Amino acid sequence: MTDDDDKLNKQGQNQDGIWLHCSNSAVRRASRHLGQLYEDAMGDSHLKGTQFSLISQIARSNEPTLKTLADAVVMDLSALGHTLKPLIRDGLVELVPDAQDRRAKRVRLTEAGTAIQRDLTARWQVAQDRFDKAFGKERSQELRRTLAFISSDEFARAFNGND
Amino acid sequence: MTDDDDKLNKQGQNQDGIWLHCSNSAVRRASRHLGQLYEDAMGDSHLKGTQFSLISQIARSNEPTLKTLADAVVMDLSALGHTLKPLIRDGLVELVPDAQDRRAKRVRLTEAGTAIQRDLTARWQVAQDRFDKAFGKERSQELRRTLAFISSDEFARAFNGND
DNA sequence: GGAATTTACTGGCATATACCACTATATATG
DNA sequence: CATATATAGTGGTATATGCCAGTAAATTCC
Repeated sequence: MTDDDDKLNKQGQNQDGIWLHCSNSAVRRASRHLGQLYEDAMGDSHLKGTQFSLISQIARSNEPTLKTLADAVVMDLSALGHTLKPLIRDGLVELVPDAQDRRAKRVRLTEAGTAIQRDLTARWQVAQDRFDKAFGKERSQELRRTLAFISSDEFARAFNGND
Repeated sequence: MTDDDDKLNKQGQNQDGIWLHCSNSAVRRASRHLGQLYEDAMGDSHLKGTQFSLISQIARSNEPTLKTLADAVVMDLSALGHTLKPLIRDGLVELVPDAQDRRAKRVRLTEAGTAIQRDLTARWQVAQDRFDKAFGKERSQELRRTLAFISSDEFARAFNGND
């Protein structure tokens, strides 16, 4: 084993990389890894982790409009529209026009969507428990709070120097 | 302002959401936000943040094979191949067959790619400096280390209970 | 009240990213 | 050495996600 090899495993995964210098890369890289770990832990479920997250957020919300939901999950409005398409096609989600504002559409889970969300929640909890165990329960909650801060408008203002 | 409104801004962004309970959602949500903030901070550059990260990692590596690079950035091998296509098409990256292992291809920046990577680094540093300022320099480094841990094989083993 | 502006959503296009099946090559095994 | 197996990449398909241009409806401003 050479000196160089000291710093990396056979995949080079621990080598000094851009992710140790760029917070953006670091977060994306972690999201890829977590995506895989959660996906595997939840087992074959017909739904991707992202889709489960989305219907879970819809379930927690009070028939949000597309715009409100997009802001909540920090997603581009049109990206949200695209992402919802497979869920609508498969009958888990429906869009209903808002009674007051005819521009707006409200996002709602169908009965099937509600049922699937409920069923998958148990499997998601398994994955989340594994994360908490591996990372530490306290630390895990603290990390989520930190990430929520990074995802906030307040952070965007600080980042852009508009204090 | 009602009681309910206390917990959310007009976008509902601070409302209790799945991201406060699911580490996977939390990381993905943060990656979407940081993607936007870095992208904006770096200005119009013909390259996406992800593409800059990738060529920066290639620049840091010693002509890695696709597999080695995929492992380093924690990306599926085929996903990496797809992601590289626009960069190859635009002449920033080239794949050269490995001399020893005829299955393997090594990833290399072209002169144009090297030049662009160098030029964009200054703009990336602006974005990273803003992040460090808004988040705290020490805390920022600590976060990147934490995310690197979450992205590691060691964490995957702990997550999967294979200690 | 009507024009100008803002807001909500849609559709098209491009990149990001994963899984699967398939091919080619290398390595291990009897 | 011949075969079995493991490894590296490719191409197809599907979802994820963002930007831009366009439409429609609400709001603002004379």
